Amino acid sequence: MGDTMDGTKQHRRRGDTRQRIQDVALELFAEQGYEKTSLREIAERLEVTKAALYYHFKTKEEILVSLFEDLTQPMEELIEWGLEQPRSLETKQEIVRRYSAALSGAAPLFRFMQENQATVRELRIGEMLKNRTLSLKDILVDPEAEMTDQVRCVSALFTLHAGMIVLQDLEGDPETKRKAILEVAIDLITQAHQGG
Amino acid sequence: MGDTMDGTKQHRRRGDTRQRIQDVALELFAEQGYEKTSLREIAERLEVTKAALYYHFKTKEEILVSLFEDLTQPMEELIEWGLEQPRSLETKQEIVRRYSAALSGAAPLFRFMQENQATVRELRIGEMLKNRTLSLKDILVDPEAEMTDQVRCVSALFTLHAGMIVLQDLEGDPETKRKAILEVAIDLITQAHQGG
Amino acid sequence: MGDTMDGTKQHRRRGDTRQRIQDVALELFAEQGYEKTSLREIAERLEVTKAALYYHFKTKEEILVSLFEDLTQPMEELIEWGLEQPRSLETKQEIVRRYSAALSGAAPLFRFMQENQATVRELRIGEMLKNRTLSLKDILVDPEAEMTDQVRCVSALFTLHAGMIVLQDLEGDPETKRKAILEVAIDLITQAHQGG
Amino acid sequence: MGDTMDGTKQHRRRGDTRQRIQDVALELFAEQGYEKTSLREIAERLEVTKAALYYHFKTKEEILVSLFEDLTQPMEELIEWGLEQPRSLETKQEIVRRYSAALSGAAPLFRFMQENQATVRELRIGEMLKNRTLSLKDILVDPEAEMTDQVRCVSALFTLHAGMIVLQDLEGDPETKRKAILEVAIDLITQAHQGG
DNA sequence: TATGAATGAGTCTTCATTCAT
DNA sequence: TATGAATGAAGACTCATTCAT
Repeated sequence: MGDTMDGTKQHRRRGDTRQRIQDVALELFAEQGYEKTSLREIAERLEVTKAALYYHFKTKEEILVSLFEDLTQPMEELIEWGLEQPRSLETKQEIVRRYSAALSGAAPLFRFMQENQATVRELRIGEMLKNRTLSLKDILVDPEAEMTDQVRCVSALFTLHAGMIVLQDLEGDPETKRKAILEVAIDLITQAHQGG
Repeated sequence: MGDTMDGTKQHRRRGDTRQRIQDVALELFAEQGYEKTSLREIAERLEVTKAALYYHFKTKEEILVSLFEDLTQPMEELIEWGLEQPRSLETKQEIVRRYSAALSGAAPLFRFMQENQATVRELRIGEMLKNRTLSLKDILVDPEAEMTDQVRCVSALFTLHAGMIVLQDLEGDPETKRKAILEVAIDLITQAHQGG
Repeated sequence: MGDTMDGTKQHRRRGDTRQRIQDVALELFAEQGYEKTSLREIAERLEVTKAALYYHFKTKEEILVSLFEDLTQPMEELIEWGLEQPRSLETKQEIVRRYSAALSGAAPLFRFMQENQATVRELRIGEMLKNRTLSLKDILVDPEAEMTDQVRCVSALFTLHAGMIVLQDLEGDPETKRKAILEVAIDLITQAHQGG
Repeated sequence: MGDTMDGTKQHRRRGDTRQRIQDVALELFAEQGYEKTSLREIAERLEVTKAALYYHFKTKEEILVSLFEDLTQPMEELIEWGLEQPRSLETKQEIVRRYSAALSGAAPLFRFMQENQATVRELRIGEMLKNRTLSLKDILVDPEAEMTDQVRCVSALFTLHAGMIVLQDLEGDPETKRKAILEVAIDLITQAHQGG
């Protein structure tokens, strides 16, 4: 019956509730998935009622959208920059380098999106993500190139993404791993550009 | 309204209900995800009541487990075979080739698992999948090798997986694409084996 | 948490649940209005869980629609009959007589609709009701007649409706009242037909 | 999202907020009904926060009460006047005439009350309205008269009320219709008085 | 004269599951 | 080999109201 709350939560931290909701939501979404994370759970962790969430966000989906918008801005800018550059090998390499950095900056969100593709596809961020991805493909992949080279470019992107998630399981120093991943990706892009 | 069933569905296909449930379930799981697919929906498509599903499977999860077991048997055998072979380049290349074929044979299931990782992780098939993946990594990845080469091997696997799903979007003949993907994967494995 | 049910409700009355839901729903809708009647309330009165209601009806609105369809069938038939008759005074008088009877047969439902017009208008039965009403007007009201006479016809209908509800408050024997109401309505129709 | 207020609403109309709340509330109540109109909606239309409404009115119901009191004052006075007059035909006719005018002056409110009877009945204005109605009946209806004539009187009142709402649908000039309605009502009263 | 932030109760609805027949 | 009927738990969301500032 209702959200009971014992009085023990002093007026601590006011004004930052919106941010705290985002933090907890991202944590839980990444951990358990979007559908399995209920607003009740988020609210409980914040020691706040569900209704409070609705004061800050219109819907559950809106929480996710806000995370996406806040955390992928660097990527958005990167893509805009990339679209204006010449399609040279240097540009592509630079894009891959910066993309790798941008990914690291929003790792939990991307992990979430990787692991919840079926869900994401049905949500508003699905469309946003798709557009970004297509732009990126436009920049990196030359539609005139041999199929093998096209595959190499896409594979480079996937290596970066996978790197953030699965390759964590490999033993070794994280920074070493990040560099190795980047190197393989740049390698693939370079091979592709040189025409096999 | 209840599980209403109008009498119009002839006694078609006696005894194959279990199979039909699996077919429809896989279709819907792949299309919408596991959580968003309800047993009601599956039952409705089959023109059967929900309770009928429970005659054939103990739980919703069991339907998924049965799909996994039925469809990934070739992979299971492939891995068993691989574990007995010497860790030579030829073996690795052969594994990649056969793995690619096995993937194609169970594409919808793997698409489902790729797109529902968060969900899969929490289910029984999560553990099964993880074990298989680790075995595969053991076969392909040499823990003594340079990090870049380790990354290349994992990247090869991811290229195959991604190939099934994302690369569909690239223009071109499917068979050409499949070969290109396989080529890139084998290339990566080969480079890795040769030590960068 | 959930709908708790103590075991004390034997397997009494099976098969008639759908009917019982309709009965209780109509009673409560008429008593308190549609919006103020919650499914929880209906379920509690029936000593059943809310989910059971959903086994028999797809939505709350569907319960109302089913009541409307079941209870206004006589009216539907009356209107169909009326549309085929000549627009004579006798026809009109007969319609009014039969309409009065049909109203009595579904009094609680009409009382409900009268008192919840704002709600009804937004629901599916709003449209149904509107259509019936327009047909009835077509039968009774001659668009060529003087405005006063048109008003008399509509007023006759309203007298019948109001009769069911408000006039209950007048003292006197119910049957006497019903006859008086009918007489006034027929009077109005007759005056209208004679051209003032 | 919270009650967000962008700064763009100039200091327009100081001090008339209370009035503006009433206006918007009446508009929405009449359009959608009382229950379906939320304070959030009213506040949003006024570009004010919900809390602001509570500065001016203690509860949602109070808004309605205030509308009732403000808009039905002429009727209140009419009834007081009527109670002091002799129960002559002339008085009754005059009452009907003035009542018709008073109704026109507060049409939206009466439309609201007509269409939300179920709701109104449970609210404070239910009682107020009932008292007024009974007084009016006392003036117009002679309890000694024949039942048919009593019905005629009540029917006259209902004709006026219905006139405001349903008869709008009839084609024709509004003023012509208003006069026709009044004529029919006065006719009914007159017939009733002359003893059927 | 208002706002920002929050609450508690309640809404309709959906789901996986059970069991007697 | 199924169905009809139901349950218990939980879901997202909305509402009127409050109160410190």
